[in-house]
Amino acid sequence: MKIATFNINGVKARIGALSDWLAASKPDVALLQEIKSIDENFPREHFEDMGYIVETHGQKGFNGVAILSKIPLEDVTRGLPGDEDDPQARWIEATVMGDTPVRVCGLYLPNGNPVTLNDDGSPVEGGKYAYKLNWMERLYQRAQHLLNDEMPALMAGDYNIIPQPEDAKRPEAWREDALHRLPSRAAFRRIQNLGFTEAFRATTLGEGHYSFWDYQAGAWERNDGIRIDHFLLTPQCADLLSGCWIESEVRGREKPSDHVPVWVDLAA
DNA sequence: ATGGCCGGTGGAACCGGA
Repeated sequence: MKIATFNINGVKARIGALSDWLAASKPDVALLQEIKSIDENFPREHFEDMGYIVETHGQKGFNGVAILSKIPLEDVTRGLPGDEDDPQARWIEATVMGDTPVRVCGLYLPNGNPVTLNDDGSPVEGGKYAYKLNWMERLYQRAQHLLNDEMPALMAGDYNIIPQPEDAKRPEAWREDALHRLPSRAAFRRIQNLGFTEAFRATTLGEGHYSFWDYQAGAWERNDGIRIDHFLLTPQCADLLSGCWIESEVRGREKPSDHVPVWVDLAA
């Protein structure tokens, strides 16, 4: 079973490129972020006509996540638990009913910039960086529950986290950015340390592997990228892992997103 | 972070993104 995560940066703007990618690369399951659409405006029938089941969790203007699946889904839930008042659509999960059922969670983790800090270095309450860290604490809680369920499960999407300096072409430029500063990476590592496998680094070492290139300043042409789209697998899911790769060539196509798809292949 | 961006909103600039 091949599962891809892809921050599409707007379903309306990406309908052509996204459809071409689906038809050519044929994911069994696609976890989409930044659909930037309310559920009613998502082109559901278009993707159903391509053979996909469509589940969305959108909002007006920004954010929004979706699951496209050729395999039946069960128990779809929307929204990351832990804050009933959070209006931002950044989380959707479902069980993919293949030979081995797998719980898949699609996420769009907050960017967190600008970083605003109090004199003691703590994040300013109500600021974007505090929201990011609070969201990651909720993610930690959800991750613990997924582990306790002891079924194959994964959390995949745009984490807006550069896990290590080698995951950026110019790490010095990102050193104190919300995507890379130590508290951000520590929060990501804390979740991993519960027992999750970061699929890409389980299969590929070294520099030069990125999943995002800015639209500005010729970033793609200079391979000036960062790796911020990730798969975290529970132990039961990691046992099924047979491959993980980044489909970077998608970034060079017509009207691309600024992110590219990241894939896992599971023996499920 | 930057070389000169992109998408959405609403109907012009502005916000958000990374």
